[in-house]
Amino acid sequence: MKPFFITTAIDYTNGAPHIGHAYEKVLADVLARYQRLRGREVFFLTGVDQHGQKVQQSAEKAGVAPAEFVAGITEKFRALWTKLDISYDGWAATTDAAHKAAVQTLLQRLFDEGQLYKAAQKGFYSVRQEQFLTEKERGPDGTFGAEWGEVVELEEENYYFRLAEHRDWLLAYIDAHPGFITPDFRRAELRNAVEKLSGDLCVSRPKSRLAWGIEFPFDPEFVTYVWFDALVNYISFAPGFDPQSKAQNPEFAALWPALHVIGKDIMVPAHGVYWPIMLRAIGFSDEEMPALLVHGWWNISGEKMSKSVGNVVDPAALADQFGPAAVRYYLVADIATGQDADFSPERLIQRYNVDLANGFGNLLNRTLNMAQRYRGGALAPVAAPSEDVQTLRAENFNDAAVYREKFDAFKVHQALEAFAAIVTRANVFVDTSAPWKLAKDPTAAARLDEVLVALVESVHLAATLLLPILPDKAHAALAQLQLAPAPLDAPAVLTASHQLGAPEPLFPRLETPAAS
RNA sequence: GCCAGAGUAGCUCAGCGGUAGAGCAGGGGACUCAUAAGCCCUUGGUCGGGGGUUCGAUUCCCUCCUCUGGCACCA
Repeated sequence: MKPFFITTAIDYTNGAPHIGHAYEKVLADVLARYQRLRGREVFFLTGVDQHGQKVQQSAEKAGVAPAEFVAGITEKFRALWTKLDISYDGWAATTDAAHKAAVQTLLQRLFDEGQLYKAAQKGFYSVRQEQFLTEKERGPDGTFGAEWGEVVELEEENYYFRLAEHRDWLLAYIDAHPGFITPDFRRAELRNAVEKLSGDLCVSRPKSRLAWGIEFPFDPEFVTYVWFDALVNYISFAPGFDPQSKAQNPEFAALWPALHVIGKDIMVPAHGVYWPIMLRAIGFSDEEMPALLVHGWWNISGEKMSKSVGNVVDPAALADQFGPAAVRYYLVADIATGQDADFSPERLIQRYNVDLANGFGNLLNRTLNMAQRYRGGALAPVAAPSEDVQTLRAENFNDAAVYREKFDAFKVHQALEAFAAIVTRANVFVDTSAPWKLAKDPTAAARLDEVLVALVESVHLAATLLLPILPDKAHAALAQLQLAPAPLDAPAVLTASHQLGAPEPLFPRLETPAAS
């Protein structure tokens, strides 16, 4: 099977990570781990976008060199991904020498092939804000507001990428490839944007204005525009990528194309317009276009999260307070992939307590405890199980199928519903079969055996399904069971005599802040 | 302004042509293996407003309102 190549957006190293950054990485990590669980080879790429004007400015303000400034923020991101157990295989930092070389090689090639051209732009330029102003910025009286400071009219040369000539191709591509974007309601939004596409893309910035970037190989007076730098990370950090030639070497060809996990804010125009057109210009065919998985945002009490509102949630503090497992679980369980959701610590605690502590964790604990108490933890395969045990197995297996189907469609929250269904079914089975009664009845020994086996099989499957979401906790559960992960495409049936481990609470309940 | 998403029980959401569902929260009960967890029963809704199509609409169509996002515009 082709390896699974998944990427996230690379985060801008201008400020500390927030809950939105964490969500995207956890989502991608969960998808990556699911593919690994299914036996597929995975390459998971994430990283940081370190160039640009804002970084340059923040560094100046902090009184340090951009490289030093960026290193500090980068470390915060890496520490967070370690804390949240993000299993990335590749780290894309755009100041990396290999990346810079790849960007430069691609620019040179596109220039040589006539995809880049130099042209003059004339317009109004704000010295203070260091940017060209458009009619948008002009006030009702025709002048530019005081916030722009001194505004001068100037003419500037820059390099442009021939974007517009690929417009019709992109429209046709979008129409012919519904899998390009998930969820599919985003397709209309993208199509709308592409139809309005006019003009080429300015891909250079004069060094006099911006020094912190990748220098143009054929013109050292310019550095590279952010997206022509950042987007390239998806290929420049992919093993085996060769920027020199259109014909890619086998290592890269085996891996590509990628699934790009991105937020809705950067779909248009960067990932939905610039990126496919850049790839096409570089020489990628229609069959080599990546797919986009566009996720929504976490709002805070119905409001957009923003620094100015002061409602930014720090994921590192959250993980310290509630544990990484609670954070990971909440971030994928309480949002429908593609939609927005409302963040609340109360819900985080609730989902953890209900699903993990009271649900799965307690089921694991009571199952092991009964097995140890009644049978010393030793179980034997059941030759001819009763009807209710057979039904339990069949329904569990059916839930495993639902889980796979939902995961394959990136609907992690619904896959988790299948997990929860298995847990609930087993908890109900404990009550209907009442092992504590069977244990007091010597004639019910065989029944007690099959009940305990059925429960262990259920917990075994549930623990396996939890592996992509909470790898640590799921492995700990499997360790208590003394079992390797269960197969997902066959019923989880105990086939040999087995000795279980000792029960130990895996998910201690989180205390709800007491109402005063 | 254009395009899209959302508006369903207190909360988070599912359903999308046959006169409303889940989880959580709330109420009651029986049990005891377990992290006072689990199990059973149960109270909650004129499905944003108004029209229309249909034997019948939460579900299809039109329109309006509110929220969200993108794009455009800003006289």
